[in-house]
Amino acid sequence: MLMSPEDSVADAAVGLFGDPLRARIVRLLATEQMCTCHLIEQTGARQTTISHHLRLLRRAGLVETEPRGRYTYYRLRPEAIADLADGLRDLAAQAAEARDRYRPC
Amino acid sequence: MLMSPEDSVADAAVGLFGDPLRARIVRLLATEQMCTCHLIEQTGARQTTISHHLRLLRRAGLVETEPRGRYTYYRLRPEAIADLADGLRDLAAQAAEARDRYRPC
DNA sequence: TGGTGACATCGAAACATGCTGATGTCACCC
DNA sequence: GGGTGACATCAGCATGTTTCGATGTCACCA
Repeated sequence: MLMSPEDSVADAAVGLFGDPLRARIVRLLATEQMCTCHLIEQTGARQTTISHHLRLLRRAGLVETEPRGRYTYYRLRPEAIADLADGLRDLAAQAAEARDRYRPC
Repeated sequence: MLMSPEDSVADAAVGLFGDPLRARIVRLLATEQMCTCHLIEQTGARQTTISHHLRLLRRAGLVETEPRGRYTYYRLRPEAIADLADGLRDLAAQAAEARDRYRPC
């Protein structure tokens, strides 16, 4: 099995969905792009907290920013999410094939 | 922060991919089913550590067990992983649609 | 039936992560 | 130019997670 470095990057990116607030942010951004203040009022979280999660999502490449005047708009990068989905689909296919294969002890 | 139950379950499950050792275990199980001892020798991790991660994966429904004599075989549940992949694919589609929609401040 | 080997469970310690208040930067408007 | 509001960064803490050694259970075999 191939374990290229990108795989671990992908895993870390998928892992980001694990936090409830981050998952909430992703879902909100999936409906329309928003600036930080919208995310704050939608989630009720503090500004610094939102900003922190957005940084993680940005670093993982799941989200991109567009500064617009004094506001900063955030939107999801559908390609990145589609990549993760593809990775998981491949994994599922591989797992389905491996179901009946087993290694004796 | 309210989230529908299904959402949090799926997110938590995807989140499990975040840990490197767990991701490694999942990848190994994607090639063939294995008992704990195989996973131990492949990863170099301790038996208790492996056992702990397998429990998390099992609780999330990503993995199922089959006790066979004194060994316990583990295998992935391809349907579960395919479900996650589908969820991500839908999210990507939704995000693609939302790209040009934005909420003025 | 007693020994051994596979696996699960249980704290405790090490470690990572999320949240917060304080503070910095920068665009905008008076 | 000074005030304000949007957002980023930082350092500390609180909390959760990973890992570990010790221990328990259970199947197998001599």
